[in-house]
Amino acid sequence: MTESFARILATRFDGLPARMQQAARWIAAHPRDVALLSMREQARMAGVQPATMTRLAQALGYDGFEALRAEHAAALRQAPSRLARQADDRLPLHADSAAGQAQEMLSVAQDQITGLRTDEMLAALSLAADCLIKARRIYVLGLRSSHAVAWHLHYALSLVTDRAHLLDGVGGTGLDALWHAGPEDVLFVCGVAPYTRAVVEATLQAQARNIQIVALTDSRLSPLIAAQGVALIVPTGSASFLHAMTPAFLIADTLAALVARADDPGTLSRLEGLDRQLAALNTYISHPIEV
Amino acid sequence: MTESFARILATRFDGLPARMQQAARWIAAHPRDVALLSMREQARMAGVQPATMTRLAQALGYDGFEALRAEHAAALRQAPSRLARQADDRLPLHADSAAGQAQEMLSVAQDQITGLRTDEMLAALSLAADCLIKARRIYVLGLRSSHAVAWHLHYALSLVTDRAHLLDGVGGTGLDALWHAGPEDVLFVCGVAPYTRAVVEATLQAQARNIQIVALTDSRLSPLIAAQGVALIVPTGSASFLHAMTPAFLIADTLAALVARADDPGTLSRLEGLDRQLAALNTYISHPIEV
DNA sequence: CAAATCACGCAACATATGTTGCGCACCTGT
DNA sequence: ACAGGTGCGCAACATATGTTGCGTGATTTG
Repeated sequence: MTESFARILATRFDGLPARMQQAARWIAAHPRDVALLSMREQARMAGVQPATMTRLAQALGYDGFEALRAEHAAALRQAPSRLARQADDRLPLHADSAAGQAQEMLSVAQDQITGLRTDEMLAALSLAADCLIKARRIYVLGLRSSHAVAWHLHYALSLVTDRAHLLDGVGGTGLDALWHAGPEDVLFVCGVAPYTRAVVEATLQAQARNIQIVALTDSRLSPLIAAQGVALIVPTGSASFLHAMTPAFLIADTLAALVARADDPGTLSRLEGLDRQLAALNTYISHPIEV
Repeated sequence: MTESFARILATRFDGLPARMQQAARWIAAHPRDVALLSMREQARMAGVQPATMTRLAQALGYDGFEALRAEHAAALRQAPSRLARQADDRLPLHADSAAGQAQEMLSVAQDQITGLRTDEMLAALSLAADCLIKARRIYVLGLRSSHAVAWHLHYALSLVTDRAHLLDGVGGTGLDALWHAGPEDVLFVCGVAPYTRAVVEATLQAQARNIQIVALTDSRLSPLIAAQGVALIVPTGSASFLHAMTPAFLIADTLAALVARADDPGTLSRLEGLDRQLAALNTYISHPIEV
């Protein structure tokens, strides 16, 4: 998105009609494609009529869509001049201010994420993905801090397969579903110190019944790791009062992608279609809600 | 000029007829414009007939000029990211292997996390934290991909305060709790494109009733952002089939920490004690569970 | 030196592009 | 309740695009 276009859009966006906002949002999200795709194609991807694109450009003061494209093309031409300012330019902030602590946390997270990209992790991820791909059913378990991670993995998996089952504790049941699991099934368990007792017990139980275990946890010595299971080890150190779960979250996300990619491509393209359909259905709000 | 195009051209250039060499020379000199200008225009600048361009592309093994342009467009699309990638110690893996995709995802996440540490983000975080700290009640909303983020924030907040309420849809209720909210309360909403309709509607509703809004979303143009609310913008681009939620997760985590740190230190130390106690109770499993 | 081949300008073609006019549906204000 | 206005889907428009067939002149080949 061109600097000037971004400014124009920011000031006028709220006053724009709904469909134009929809179109503008797409452009803002795909600035490169403005110059590289035909207008009609962009309109199709944004879920908008071709005419709307022209009208949007005009509403923003451009002569037409071609003028908008020209601007984006010019920006694209000199793109590589924007060099990576990678040299760590940590801002000089004190750790006792709010912004300081925030910066500290973001910085720590950055280091942790960087540290994830090891051969060992990649190998473990491949192994874990294989395990989930071949499983008859995938049980996903994680409570407390780890619940968000487990939930996310289950959600992602459930978009591409119906073999995933989340073992949450709603209503006091949840773990009971594990009773139907067997050696063809996999238990994905996420947990960090202090390990929740229920999770540890369920994992040991599953292990005893020869259910395969994929553990996402914080230490090689974690009680969740099974002898012949797969272990994904992530750091959890944090400047906060809680353990950092972002690395675990990222690994779960990556794992889901690996599993999805093994499904026949049909599934993925169908999903993409659904996504676009959802976008078209959900994004557009034609009028303010009455209250 | 694409890597592959350069190679092809190098081997075949000498055997090409004069006019085609002329055309090829121009392309080699203006690789960017291949995707940004029309073929006829390029022909004009190269001093060549339009037909020659098509024939050149075909002589080099392409289907037509469109194929050549597509290749250059693809190169242009990822140009800046490729630059950033060079300063990087990426292991030599193919993107079509599992480990390759995993590496790609981790690498993208790393870049995204790095990009979060801006002055703007830090300021917004401080603002958002202030908002949540002063609120009478904090309603937390996020569905689908964003649910894990919302859940995590609510969980973290609920460890330090009882003012947080999660608006999940279990049992079909959930959003109803918003009816008790007023201007002293804050709605924290997380959502990325395609925005879930229910979330957008609830947010607009809350906005109309002067409830303060803190939005964690993927674009400055997101429908979740309120005029006088706080906006936390995170990237969601991903090599996967799902949007990357790791940046959002990290920001939510950081926000929780900022809110927690504002509470009296007593709360935090008490919490630490509880944590240690839980750890002692839960970690150690003296004997395998009977099954 | 004739025949075959090739380069390439020209012009026509089908296509798809960006744009605009029309009309219906819906809101807004009097 | 009615007039005026607006959003926007639809369809047609003129245009410009990438491509291909044809013909002429040059170059090579036997």
